[in-house]
Amino acid sequence: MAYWLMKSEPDVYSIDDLARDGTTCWDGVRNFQARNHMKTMKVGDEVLYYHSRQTPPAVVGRARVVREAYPDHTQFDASSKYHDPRASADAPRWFMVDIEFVEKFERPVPLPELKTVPALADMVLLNNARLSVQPVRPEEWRAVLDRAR
DNA sequence: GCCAACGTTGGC
DNA sequence: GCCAACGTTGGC
Repeated sequence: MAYWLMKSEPDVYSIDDLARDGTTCWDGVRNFQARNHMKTMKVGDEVLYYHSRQTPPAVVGRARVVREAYPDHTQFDASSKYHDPRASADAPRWFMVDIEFVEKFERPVPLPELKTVPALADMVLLNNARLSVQPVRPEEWRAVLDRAR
């Protein structure tokens, strides 16, 4: 089983939205690296849910992969801001997974705190600020969870 | 709201 | 295939 971190802007889709919905499809990813990470996800993989663009940004909960990569429908929708004219049903360019809500942390772990943890020094989040879907090492996952409780 | 960092596009 | 220009992300 693998571990991941997925970012969302809370005013677009927050952990509370996910808790309410139960499951959601992770549409709108338009970055090749992030897409490729989603293509390698397996059912049961663990996800850290991160809120970006809030003060401070923080890991706020957990989710789990419940459906593996399939074409992101918004790429075919001309009225969507995620529409991609280069994509076709035969040759989709963008994929998404479904995730389900697992837990909202009583104690979110803010970014400034993550930066102080030696075990997290190599975490992708702290070294490639732009990537919205990223792998997490098992020991990093453990270290984050330890601080959320 | 600013702006640095970085990914993508497209001209050559 | 290089790289400048451009657009977007996301911390502050």
